[in-house]
Amino acid sequence: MARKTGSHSDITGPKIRAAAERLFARHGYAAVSMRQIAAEVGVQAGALYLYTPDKQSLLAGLMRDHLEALIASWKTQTPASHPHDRLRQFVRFHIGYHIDRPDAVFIAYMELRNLEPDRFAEIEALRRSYEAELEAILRDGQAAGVFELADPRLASMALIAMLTGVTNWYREGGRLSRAEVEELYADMALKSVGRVA
Amino acid sequence: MARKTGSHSDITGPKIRAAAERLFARHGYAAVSMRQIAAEVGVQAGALYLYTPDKQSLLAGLMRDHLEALIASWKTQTPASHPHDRLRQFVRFHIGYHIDRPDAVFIAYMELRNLEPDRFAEIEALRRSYEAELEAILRDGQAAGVFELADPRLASMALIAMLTGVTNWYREGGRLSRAEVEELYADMALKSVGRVA
DNA sequence: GTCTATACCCTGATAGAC
DNA sequence: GTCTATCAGGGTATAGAC
Repeated sequence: MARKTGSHSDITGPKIRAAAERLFARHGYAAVSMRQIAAEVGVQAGALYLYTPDKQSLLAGLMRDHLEALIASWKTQTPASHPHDRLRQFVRFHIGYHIDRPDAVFIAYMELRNLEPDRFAEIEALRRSYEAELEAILRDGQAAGVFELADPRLASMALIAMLTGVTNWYREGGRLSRAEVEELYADMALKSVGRVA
Repeated sequence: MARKTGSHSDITGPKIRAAAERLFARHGYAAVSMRQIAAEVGVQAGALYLYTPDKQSLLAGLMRDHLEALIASWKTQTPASHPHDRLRQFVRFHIGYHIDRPDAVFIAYMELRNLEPDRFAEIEALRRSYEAELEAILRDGQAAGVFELADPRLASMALIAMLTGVTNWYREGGRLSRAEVEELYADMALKSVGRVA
């Protein structure tokens, strides 16, 4: 028989983060209580504080982990050489990665306002550094004369918003497959920064 | 001298909605207490219940008013006849309207999860009916052979997300003027649904 | 490592005086 | 129309037993 109490620090920690991620995404950080998270995990509320100093650190940890993994994952991609291909690669990557992690994405973008200034600045910096990757692609393409851009910074903000929006409506097993969605967004993105006909 | 207490129902109601809108947008619905709203308005918490039956109705009212005004305002526009111009008109309208009301926009998009099923369905229907306006423009343009669209529904979702994202970064008095932002987004939107060069 | 118990505060909402 | 006072419940976080 399994012991009722015992050492589970290696699995309880991840379970807490997983439960918090799901609940925060579903109901919002402020609307979720530590008691709810604990109930989801199957421990008492007090036990959570063995794994996080407080509720906000739990949130900030989720955001940081997500953004760091996102950036690290992007950096493992072998860069396509042509700006056109590079942008298509970014779109595919961004959509694919985000479609698989809708909860983490939602939290990282929407719960920033629940962070105190220091933590906010830290998370915001990570987000900016990811967005800078896209902006660099656009600037390179512009310098190479492949893209026609009045303002690369604005274009990168516009594209990021467009791409991330896919998590608002995409459902596994829906009308369009993942690959189809990736290609359609890539087509729109490429056209939006291309030369006028 | 002004009376300390008296009849103010004509101004207190709007003040409550304005305070709630600002606070909900800034901190999130769940994180804001009725006492905070009351303090902002300058009344006691109990007085709020003369104007709303409960906290959630206050939220739903803000969302409904915003979306109904948005749709009504769009319908006052004289439709441009050419799909090209019509899309540009929509982009200008959408960005202009949203830039002026960042709080209402944020709430209407982000606090849906705090609504109970009935209210959620009502608000969601309003949002869909607005999105359908864009989708209709895209379909018309596709039928006229002006736009090249693999999937009008996906394209409308992509464009709405792109356009609405402007509220995340635009600041009055920033590097780009309103008119510039509207034009740059319109250019990108038009190119994204245009024929390939 | 987890539990029970609890401190202390804030929540939404209501009742009744003025 | 607004106030004060209040209720019952739930919030985060901690203390100390096991």
